[in-house]
Amino acid sequence: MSVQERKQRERAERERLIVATARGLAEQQGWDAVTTRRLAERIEYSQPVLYSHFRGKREIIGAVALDGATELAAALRAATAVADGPRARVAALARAYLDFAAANPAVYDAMFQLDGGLAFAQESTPEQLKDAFAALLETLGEVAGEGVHPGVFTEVFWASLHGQATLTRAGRLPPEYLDQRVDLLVDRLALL
Amino acid sequence: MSVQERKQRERAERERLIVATARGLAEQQGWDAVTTRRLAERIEYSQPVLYSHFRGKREIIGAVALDGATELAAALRAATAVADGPRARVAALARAYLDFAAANPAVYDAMFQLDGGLAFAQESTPEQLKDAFAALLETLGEVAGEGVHPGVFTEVFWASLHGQATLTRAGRLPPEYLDQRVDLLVDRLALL
DNA sequence: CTCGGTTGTCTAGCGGTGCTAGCATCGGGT
DNA sequence: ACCCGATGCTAGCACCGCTAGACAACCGAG
Repeated sequence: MSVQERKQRERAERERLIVATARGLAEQQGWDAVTTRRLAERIEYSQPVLYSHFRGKREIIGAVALDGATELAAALRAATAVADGPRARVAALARAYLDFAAANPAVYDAMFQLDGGLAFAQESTPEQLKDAFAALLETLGEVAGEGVHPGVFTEVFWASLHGQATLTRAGRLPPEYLDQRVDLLVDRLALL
Repeated sequence: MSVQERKQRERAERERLIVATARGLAEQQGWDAVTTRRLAERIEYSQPVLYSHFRGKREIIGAVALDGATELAAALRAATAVADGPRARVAALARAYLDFAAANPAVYDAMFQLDGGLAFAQESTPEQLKDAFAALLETLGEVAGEGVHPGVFTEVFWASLHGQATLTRAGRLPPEYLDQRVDLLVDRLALL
């Protein structure tokens, strides 16, 4: 049995290597540069090896996205944990979200911009994505206000953050008023 | 001179044909299906003809995006013109924006999701894009509230709409609570 | 220790992509 | 009527995602 276990371990190791390499390459040179050939060369295996781990490129993107979701959830919880009061928590959440998107553009793209073949808001939605949404809900649910469904409120707030994240990074929003934009969002949308 | 004028006219006509064909193909089968070969076949010319009009595929996407910006601006102005009072105008604007994104997904992608090689929020920003933003500003500027820069407020509201548009269409937001989400955005963000 | 079979990896190649060099042909100006 | 430049074509480049089939390496049985 031990032999099989070792092989399985090595295989899992290599799978992590593939995902990490894809992520690094995307972060360095953009997702366009992440081709199966380049990726194979970086991990020092031939192309078909990739297809013994993933169905195709989209599934590799999906794996990066799931990693990102885990990290995003952790970043949001870490930021809100050290903030006192609802106002500070929501502000810290918004900050952490936008910071994450700015610091990990390729991962953020994998999660929300590219097609990673992931299902959202469904039964089959992967646990990592549900948990990231849960992290938002924990803080935002308590400032939704009377008669407003916490889930719907969280979706609206999230969409607003997502819009700012994507438009900022795509050069559609000038970065200098970022603070004002976040304050506006927090002060107006959240009922404190 | 008349000969040259005729040729110039025919050339402009063909350029419109290229853009319209690209847009139609993208709307029917998605941007992935818009390849230079297929596009050339549809307009009944060979591939290199495309490159005598545009530098490459990205510039074709950009041309579709500019068309879209013009239409979006018109749709927004048409919607707000028939609404009475600030509240109704903002609500109509939000509705029109999300409706446009839902009705023209490929065009919306060309404008904000894909790389059309367009500059935003700069000197060199094409007139159509500036005007679309201006259409937003006309309605949103008057509900920004005291001490809030109208431009910054418009950016925030726009980003929120953009977030909802993209997340909804990508299946990240369930469509059933769309009305509630729009109401939330209008009632809270705008100071009426 | 040897052998058979499974498991794993690689080489090579398919059909597609965006884009371009170079030739042919067509038509306007003299 | 002829020349010549503009214009559109054929053919091909390098690259893409993905896969079939050959080959090697290794494990377990005798």
